[in-house]
Amino acid sequence: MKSRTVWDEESNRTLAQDLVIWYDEEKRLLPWRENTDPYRVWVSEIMLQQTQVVTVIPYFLRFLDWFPTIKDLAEAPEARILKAWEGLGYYSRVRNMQIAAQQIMTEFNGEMSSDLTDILTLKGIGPYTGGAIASISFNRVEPAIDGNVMRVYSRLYCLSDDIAKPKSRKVFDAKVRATMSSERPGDFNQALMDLGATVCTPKAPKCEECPLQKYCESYQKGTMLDYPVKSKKQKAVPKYYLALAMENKQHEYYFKQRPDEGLLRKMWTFPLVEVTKKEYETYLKNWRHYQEQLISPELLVAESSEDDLLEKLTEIEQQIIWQTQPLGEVTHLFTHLKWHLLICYGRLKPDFKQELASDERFLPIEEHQSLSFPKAQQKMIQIMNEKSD
DNA sequence: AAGTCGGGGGT
DNA sequence: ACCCCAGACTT
Repeated sequence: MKSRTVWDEESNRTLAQDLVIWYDEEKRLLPWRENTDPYRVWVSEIMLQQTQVVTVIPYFLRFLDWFPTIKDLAEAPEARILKAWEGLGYYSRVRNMQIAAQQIMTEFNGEMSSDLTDILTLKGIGPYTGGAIASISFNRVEPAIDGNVMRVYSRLYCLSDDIAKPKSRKVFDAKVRATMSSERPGDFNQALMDLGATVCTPKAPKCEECPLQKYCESYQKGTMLDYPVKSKKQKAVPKYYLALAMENKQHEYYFKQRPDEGLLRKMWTFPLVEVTKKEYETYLKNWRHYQEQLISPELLVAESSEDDLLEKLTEIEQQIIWQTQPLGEVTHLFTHLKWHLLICYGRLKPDFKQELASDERFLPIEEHQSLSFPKAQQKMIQIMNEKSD
């Protein structure tokens, strides 16, 4: 018995049949769809990687005009192929395509092989493009799975696999193989592309127009917008801190233990005062200015504090005579954070006395037996040691 | 598995 | 200022 999400009893049609029927009616008329010549399909699929259809059309026509055959492409001067790609971006695509064209000339007698295994040996042709060529040009029952198809299928079957993860690919591959047309695999794949581009769009899918509506599990639940699940490429968020290196009369530095929860819990660092990027850059700029003039840090111990800084400091930190310019800079990368640390040096007023809490210590800078310092703190200590050499 | 490679479009 | 891409290669 067939599943109702693959086969519709009422119309007695399969998902694939409904999709191809829709495609016959609604397919976009595009230059590379005039015929299924593998060279044309290849060129179009490479151009369409990470690039919109409207952008590709004029490039495609000119490319076929300049390089009508695989042989022409293989023999073209490099400057010419780069010119043909100018403005499209991802220029390794066209370099790889020429290498592949040369592969085809020497290894495949000048013709695109109809065997997917052969096709995948060509430079720049991966699973998606290989599947597209094999299905469209050679009628092979092979899926062509890109971000678009994964969006459609994640909604069809409520697949929560993270489409940003390479290993999710096999989940979608299995689903597409189980549902695709064996009669018209090329049209089926192109229909999925059109559906993803025009109906099953990321933000506002037009479900009322969708030929697969009755098969779509997320539509029936109203959860279309929950799919696809895609982890954000968590680029490290920049954070900016002033790291306060405070020295007392005994040449010890003030360290503070981080809280019992969160990042670097219970580790010891200089006090870190978070500032904006703009503030940070202002401090940094001033530091570089003085560094170029080779002014000794000793001469820079100022009588007064930085005005902006003062407001953010704790009681003890306000008892410091601050050097007006930072001592150095350290960056440290975490999985999700990028720390920018500006080392600000200051001396405790000689007459200052205060009880220290259990999470505060004064230690010689070279002392690192009794406390645990995170890497970022070690980097700061190293810089300070270099300065004092 | 993560980083790299351009650019244009939409919001 | 983000997010979305008709991906494949390198490390």
